[in-house]
Amino acid sequence: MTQDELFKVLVAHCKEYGFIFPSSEIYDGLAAVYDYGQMGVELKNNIKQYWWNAMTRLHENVVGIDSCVFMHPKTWVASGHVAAFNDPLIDNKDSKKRYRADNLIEDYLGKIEEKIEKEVAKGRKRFGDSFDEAQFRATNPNVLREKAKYDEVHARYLAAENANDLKAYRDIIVDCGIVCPISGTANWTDVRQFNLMFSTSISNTGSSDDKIYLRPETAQGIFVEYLNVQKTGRMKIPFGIAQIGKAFRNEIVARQFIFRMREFEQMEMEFFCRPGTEMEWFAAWKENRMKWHVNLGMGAENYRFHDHEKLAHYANAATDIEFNFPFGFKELEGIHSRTDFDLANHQRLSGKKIQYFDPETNESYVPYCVETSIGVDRMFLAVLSHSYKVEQLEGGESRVVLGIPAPLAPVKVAVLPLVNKDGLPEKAREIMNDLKFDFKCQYDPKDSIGKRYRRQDAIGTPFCVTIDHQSLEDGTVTIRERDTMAQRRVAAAELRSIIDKEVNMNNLLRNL
RNA sequence: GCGGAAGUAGCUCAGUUGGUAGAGCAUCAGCCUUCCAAGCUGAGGGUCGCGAGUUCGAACCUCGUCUUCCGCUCCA
Repeated sequence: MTQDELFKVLVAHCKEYGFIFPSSEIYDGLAAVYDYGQMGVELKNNIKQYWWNAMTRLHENVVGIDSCVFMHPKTWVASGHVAAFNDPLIDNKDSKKRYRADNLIEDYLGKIEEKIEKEVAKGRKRFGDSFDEAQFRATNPNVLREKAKYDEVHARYLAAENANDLKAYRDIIVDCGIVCPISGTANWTDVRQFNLMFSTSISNTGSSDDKIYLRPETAQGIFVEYLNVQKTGRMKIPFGIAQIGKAFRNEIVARQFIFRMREFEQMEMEFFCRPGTEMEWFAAWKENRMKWHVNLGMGAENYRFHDHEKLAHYANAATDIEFNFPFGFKELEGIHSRTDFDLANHQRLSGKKIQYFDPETNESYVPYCVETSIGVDRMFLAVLSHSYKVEQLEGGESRVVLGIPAPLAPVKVAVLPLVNKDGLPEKAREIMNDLKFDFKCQYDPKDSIGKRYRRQDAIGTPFCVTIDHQSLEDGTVTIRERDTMAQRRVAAAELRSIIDKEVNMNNLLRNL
């Protein structure tokens, strides 16, 4: 099975077994919105629990909050989202390729700069040791011509950017004769803007004056609550604030199943530290987060760091943890050094002093911040796509099994009476009633035992407990293990400890 | 959003040059009782993505629309 086929089969499996459904399917669905089903929600909750406990229990100096989707509109001015999430886009009608208009202009400016440097290099070669670079730049006609062109375009570009003038962008592109790198033509559409933030109105009249955004990231909720948490929690720097919550982005193209959805869930942690120490913490959290991933046992070779060369407007260092998805290595988590960008901007726009008095240095400062940000849905997809296996068994048979790490599995144990009579169902119920307080259990009396095992394999249940006639006599049962299919006979009284050893999330956390 | 492909039962798919829908699996009820699925009997489930148009007649032809997949783009 190719990776592409695997992905299709996985999507079908998710629907068939109640992990993920397309949203509003009875109304033909809604693009890039998916619902979690009865199995999916269990797996998703377990993933969130693993992260939440790792963050807030294993780090005494990391506390959690739960802030709202709705935030004051100024939040998104301070964060830069109002400006940065309004990309001006332009299409080439011949190649059908879409570009960011500002990127096209920047590339063009870059080329002029290259030309100037080439001229300077020529001059250096010609004059040798007597070369006066400053003089050359100020007098060489070729350099001056290019410099004048650069300055003119650059000025127009800045003006367009500041005024957010879409037509001005297009005029620059047309006037400079910028062509599409693919088609080589200047057959451009108008520049259009796509706001990636969803908006709604908080008034009852729907007036656009009361427009507010649905948060495009959860991080800002942490930044605006920074002071409250720091003061009421008596937090000392360095410390972190963690949050799990929904975020919304109106992606131009949202695809690849739950990899890129319009409504998605983030697990973010903002770690506040003394300015100048952020690179140490950046490195520390890189290592810490990678350890969290690898600890799940899905293979260290399936993860890699991808350092950003081009940094976002708020960062001075950034890396991704990429996972080997069926469609290749893609970003699963981002780790960013956000400097004091966010807090400083909130301080500026709100007029509230957001500073920390550091008793060790006797200084007040706006803390620097290192962020870890992982998509819950992407994590879900990583776990599921790694877990899905079609195994060939002896006798030419095959089975579909989800080898989900046991602590994350939606159902931990299935309780199965071998036959649906002779008092076996009653005994099975008795055992299940004992286990259900500790583990998510499923009872299934229907169909042959082999068929029931396969059903549990398909949803990744680590253990099946089968009650037979001997169970009634001596209180022993058969416990069958998902990955090896091995069975052994144990006392029913031992079940709790046997199962707990494998599925208890604390055992996972202890290895961190 | 642009270009390409697709949409028939919960799933995987048939469906002839246009003549008003089928299979396997799954589900449910009953029988059987067997530690690695697909025994027996019966039942339920689809206005063929949706809406128009052409036609005596549309799952099939035309147009629109929604959704999905692949590329461009963006990112958690």
